[in-house]
Amino acid sequence: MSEAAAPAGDIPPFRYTAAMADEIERRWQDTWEREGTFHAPNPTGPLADPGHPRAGAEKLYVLDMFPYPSGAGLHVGHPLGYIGTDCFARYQRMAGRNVLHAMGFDAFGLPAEQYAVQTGTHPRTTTVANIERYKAQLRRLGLAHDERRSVATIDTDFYRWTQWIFLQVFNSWYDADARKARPIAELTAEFAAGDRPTPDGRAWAELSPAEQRRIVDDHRLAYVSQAPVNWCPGLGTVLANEEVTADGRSDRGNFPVFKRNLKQWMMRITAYGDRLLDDLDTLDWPESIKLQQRNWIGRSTGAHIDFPTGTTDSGVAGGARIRVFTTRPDTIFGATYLVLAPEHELVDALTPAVWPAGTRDAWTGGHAGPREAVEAYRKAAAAKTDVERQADTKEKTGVFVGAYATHPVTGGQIPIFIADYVLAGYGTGAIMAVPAQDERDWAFAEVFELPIVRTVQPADGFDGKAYTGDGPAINSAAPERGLDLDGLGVADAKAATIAWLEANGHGVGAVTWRLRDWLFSRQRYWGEPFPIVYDATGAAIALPEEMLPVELPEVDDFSPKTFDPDDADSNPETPLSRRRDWVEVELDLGDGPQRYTRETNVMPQWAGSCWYELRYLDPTNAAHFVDPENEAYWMGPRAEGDCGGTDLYVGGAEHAVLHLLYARFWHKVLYDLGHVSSFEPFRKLFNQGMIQAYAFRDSRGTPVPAEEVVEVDGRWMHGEQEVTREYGKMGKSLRNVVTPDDMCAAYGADTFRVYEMSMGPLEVSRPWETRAVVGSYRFLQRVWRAVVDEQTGTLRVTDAPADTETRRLLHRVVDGVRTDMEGIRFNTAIAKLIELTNAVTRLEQTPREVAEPLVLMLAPFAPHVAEELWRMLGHDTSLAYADFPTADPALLVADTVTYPVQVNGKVRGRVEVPADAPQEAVRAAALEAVASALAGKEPRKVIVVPGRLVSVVA
RNA sequence: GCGGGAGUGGCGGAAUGGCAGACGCGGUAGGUUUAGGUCCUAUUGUCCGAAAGGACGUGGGGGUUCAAGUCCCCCCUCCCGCACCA
Repeated sequence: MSEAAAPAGDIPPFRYTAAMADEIERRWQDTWEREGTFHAPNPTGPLADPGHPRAGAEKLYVLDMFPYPSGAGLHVGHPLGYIGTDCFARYQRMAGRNVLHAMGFDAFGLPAEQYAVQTGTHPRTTTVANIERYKAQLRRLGLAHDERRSVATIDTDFYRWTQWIFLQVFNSWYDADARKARPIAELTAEFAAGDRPTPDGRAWAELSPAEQRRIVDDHRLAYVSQAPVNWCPGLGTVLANEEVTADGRSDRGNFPVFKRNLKQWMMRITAYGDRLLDDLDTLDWPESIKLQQRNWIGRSTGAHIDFPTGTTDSGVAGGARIRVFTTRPDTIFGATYLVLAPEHELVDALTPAVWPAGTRDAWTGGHAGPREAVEAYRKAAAAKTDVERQADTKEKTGVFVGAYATHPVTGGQIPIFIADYVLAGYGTGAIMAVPAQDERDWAFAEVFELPIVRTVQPADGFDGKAYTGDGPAINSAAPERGLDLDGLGVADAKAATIAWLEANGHGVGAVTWRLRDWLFSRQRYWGEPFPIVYDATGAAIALPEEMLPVELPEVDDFSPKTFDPDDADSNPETPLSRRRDWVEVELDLGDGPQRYTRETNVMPQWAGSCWYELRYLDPTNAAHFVDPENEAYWMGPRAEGDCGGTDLYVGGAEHAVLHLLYARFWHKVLYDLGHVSSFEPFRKLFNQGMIQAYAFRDSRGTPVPAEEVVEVDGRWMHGEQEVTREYGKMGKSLRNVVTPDDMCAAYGADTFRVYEMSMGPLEVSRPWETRAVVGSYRFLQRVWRAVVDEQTGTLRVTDAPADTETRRLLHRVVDGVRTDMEGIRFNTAIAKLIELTNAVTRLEQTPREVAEPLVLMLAPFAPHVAEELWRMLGHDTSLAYADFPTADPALLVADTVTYPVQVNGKVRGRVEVPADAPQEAVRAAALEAVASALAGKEPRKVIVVPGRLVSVVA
């Protein structure tokens, strides 16, 4: 790849080479920085600039998912999205909009910390160095960012506001009636005024301060809970549900994760389940991402139904009630047994000492008594890993607990089972089984010979087992009990059943969620400290705003305590707890100096990315995290009911339920509290594709450097050795990494940018092919040559008007490129520019009326060479704010049209007619053109598609 | 299993139901050059044909239509997500 860079002796002195590109690019990057070319004016504050050419113009906020500055640096896949947003932003700026585009760094978190641990240096040292390296790499690409707005989550100026937002969350509660968060002080006031009953009904004033605090704390959106959490000894920290894969391992590092009952900080994201789900409809996001969020949130609407139980020696006086959750209350007449999760809390109480009379052998699991059977089943279920459980989904297992429940409508006795196909963590951990309308229940009923009663009439021709479709209810009448569903459709039957349950005290309509509260604390060092201290009673107390930021202290040993990855019984230990002098602190929080203990957990890596897009808007504001006027301008709703948010957000699809869900949650809290005017952070989301690469292995399976492999007669050769080819991510270990630095050295940043944008639609993943980059290089050389004489360096541009054909082509291209740019179809936009360039290349001299628009249209993709040519064309200011060319509609319609003429669907001739020729004339000319193909036959039908073609049916 | 997306030349990819393969890579031929490379020109879906031209072609099979890569039905393959969520 170095041959393109090495100037051979006979290369013309003014040819566009990699060396020249390098000189041009660095010079323009310096110019842009010196002149602050890409500074976007704010409406107010230090970044306001009323004299700016775009001050007060229609705004556009373009955002990239900001990077983790990893130690490995960038490969050619990383900047794909950044180049895409840059091309879009540059186009929109030229099209007249005030464009905000900035780049920051997500620098707290595990990877940065792990890299630091590996290299034995402080995470801040390595992270800052990595950020500098990223910045240099990105600068080399000529990205038009407003560098004044760059932030890093590790800056105290930044994380002081992350902590401030945490305090907003902590000091809020969710008012379910108002469907919004409100300040916690308003809750306390309602309790004190008696407007809101306390949990046990006593007057607020009668409660001790500790009791009052407990009640208030139970309402906070950020709270401490003692609950089963995901403990990952291999990482030495707990993890959120979103960070644990389906097979029970850590998303990062792939370590085993165990359920441990630990005290941890949680965020009450479940309070926002409805809005997080419903507001997806307002977003312009890829359907697949919306679907992933819908699935993750997992709202199920149905009912809780109570089934009374009475066992002889269960110890439950008068019998307990088993509360089940179902989405199909309409099928209650088909409920022929109950199933509890093996871990369900009532199982022990329900299980008698001996099998009741008439217990079938199949139900006992071969055990002499129900207690042995239950214990054996639980043991077997607990021993199974999640993976094994999933593998066993076909064969249903379970055991009868030896007790019966009373059907709330029919009064019949139905057996109670435990089975691992019912999950303890979902709904109530208990179901009513309706085999006729549920495939899982049907499968279980087959194994255990349980009755199956159809209560929905299957559609005609249905020959399956369980029927889950819609249809009229059957076998569903108990007039003596006041419930008759027969004939009702599913929806009506559900409503009728819920009404009956509620009226008769047997249940209540209910909604359950798959979404759990967000586990927010991590036992790591490299994160934002909590602005929380504990008093002598152990109560968590928010530090006042003026004590922010709580700076991350230095520690001798920043590495987390990690454990044997399989040691489920290990206990987390926070690195910050080692700094006792930091942990123990004397503060005056209003009632005199007192001793407090600091929270030693840190926030998860997601905290900073939950709101960084807001800080770009007003990065220097010391009084607010963002000035409301600036937020309203850049992100506010455009119309009544509009969600607001960034106008374009580009990033990978892998954050579907992590960052994108958490950020929406925080944004909604800030919205409820009146700090922002938009109720969604990202209006339009675009997932860029992944650039992958081929890797090659020799006969021993060892990867060989991909750049040294050549194709010979369809075989892949590394020297004399044949190697095998595979396709996947770029990585050091596969020896197939290509970096932007390589490409900039060999061809220049502009060529690299054009290549990445032209290789396919931005959203599509594609293989990297270094040898194809030369095509973009040649393209830029042809543009250069169209403007500059390679031998003399003088202009080849003429002021004489272009010929009509060239002028029409220009305007067609202008029109097409504008449409493509608006639609983020850069590959086809570049193809059109190449066509135009190839057309002018053939001309003796390039008309200025073509050269100038060509250079302007090229500018979003190849900004440096475009600026250089623009200057050579006689302009003394940057083209960043030049008007993007506009097509003359009159030149888009041709004088004449050439119609292909089809006979029976095949093109048999062509006819050129005036564009305004009447259809009759087109028809006549067409028939004449294909007269020989018709061989004198009279056409049965002639279809003239204006401007398109003529179709003759013979 | 369920849901989503996608199958077009040797490769990446273009095509409001209207001439399939824009544009680029690669290949072939020629020009420039001492040579190679660069650069330029032409050509490049497959098959038949000397050519003119013709036939066939968008994963497979049916259908709608004057006309289907595009719309409808069935099937196959690949990728992604979820995975007993009641």
